[in-house]
Amino acid sequence: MSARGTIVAMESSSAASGGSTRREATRQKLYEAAVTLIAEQGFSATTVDEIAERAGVAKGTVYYNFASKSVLFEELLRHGVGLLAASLREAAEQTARDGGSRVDALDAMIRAGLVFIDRYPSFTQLYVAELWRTNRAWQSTLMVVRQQAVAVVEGVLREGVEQGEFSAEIDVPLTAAALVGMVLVAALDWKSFQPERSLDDVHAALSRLLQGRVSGRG
Amino acid sequence: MSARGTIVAMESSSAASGGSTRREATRQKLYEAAVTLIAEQGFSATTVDEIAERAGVAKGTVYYNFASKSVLFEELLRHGVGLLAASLREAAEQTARDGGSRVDALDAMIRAGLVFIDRYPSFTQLYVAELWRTNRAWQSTLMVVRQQAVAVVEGVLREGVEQGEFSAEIDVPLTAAALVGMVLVAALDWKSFQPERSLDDVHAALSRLLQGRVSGRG
DNA sequence: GTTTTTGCACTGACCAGTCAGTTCAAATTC
DNA sequence: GAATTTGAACTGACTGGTCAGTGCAAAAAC
Repeated sequence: MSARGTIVAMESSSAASGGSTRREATRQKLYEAAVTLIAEQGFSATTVDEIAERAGVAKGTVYYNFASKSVLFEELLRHGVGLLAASLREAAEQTARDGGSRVDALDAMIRAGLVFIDRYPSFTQLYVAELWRTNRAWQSTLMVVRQQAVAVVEGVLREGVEQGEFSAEIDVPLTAAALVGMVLVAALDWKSFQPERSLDDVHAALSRLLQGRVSGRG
Repeated sequence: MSARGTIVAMESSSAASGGSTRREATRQKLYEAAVTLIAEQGFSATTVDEIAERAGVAKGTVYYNFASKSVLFEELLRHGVGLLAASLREAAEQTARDGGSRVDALDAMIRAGLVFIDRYPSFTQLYVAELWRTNRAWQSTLMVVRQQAVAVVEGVLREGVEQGEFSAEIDVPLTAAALVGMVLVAALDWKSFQPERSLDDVHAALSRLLQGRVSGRG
């Protein structure tokens, strides 16, 4: 219920060339309203009137700020995934700086993914629901943006293979997709069906899976 | 594009208590039409007129066979997931009969999952898109049915733990969810973004991940 | 002769997007 | 520093179109 946080904490470098703060604040409210409603109901089932009402704003204001319902949604997507990719990249780089191994980097990225989903569950929900749809206006936006996130994981895997830390036999793109999927689905399940668990708990379980410590004596 | 196969190859034990075959055939056509359209566009964006047209049937026929658009969709869901769960169970049992280990069983289930998704990609797409939505009419249907599938995986994991084949430290429900997610997402990615790969290829990659043969010298 | 399908006109609700008009804070003028 | 102007931001009633679901007489299938 309580959808904590905003997708759009990004500040938009306020001062420089910045539009009025008022306008920015309105857009924020609209993003927040839209993300939860669309996550719950889907894009088509969510009306602009609902979004406006939830944001405490008149319908006209939505169209003053966004060209259309789809544009509002697309900007929401772009913004959110940008945040996620940045967060993954940050985790990988931090590990590298600390002299960690590639497995450590993957582990750090899993955690970063979990933290993100914990903060923005609605966004994640909405993203997964739309990613594999075909024939949608924002299909290309979605693809580009997906690649952005998966590429970070692929990068770490590839480096690991080059360094001999990972088996040369692994299929980099496929493994990257599988890892992302694992985290995504496990996290959504966590939030939906056992929200009482702690992030550390979930992280530990996935970590174990990653390191193949499932079979064999713990 | 070419959405092969039907969700509903299930035969419905034809003879016994079976309604006329003609009616059943019409329902089949409607299921097929609905599943691809809804996978592409989502439930709300798909109109009953479209479904009827794609099925080559009059609109009135839709309402002669189903009480409403939502009911048609719900029956579609129930049917599809029933198929998946049965297929997973079958894979696990077959492995047991052959005297395979639990890891073998998990591996067989991964393959069964891939085969299912290969056959019914639209259904999978649609299922993933709807599963984590809240506030939907068919929410409970979906939950029940999800549990049905995940439970099969949990069962194998639990037996493995009891038998000492898996670490006692693993979190059974979470690991089960993660495994299902891994397969689901990897497969959807396969179908969407690199459809030229073979099922064996994808299976091998996931198998490796499962058995922790990612890190270390292959 | 019963079940199923067809074709098609119709209704009423709902909804994306528009637009003429309002608000108000900041800039400009005197 | 009070009076006036400006224009970006916002409002909400309205429009044109769409769509789920109905009703029903006639045809087709079995």
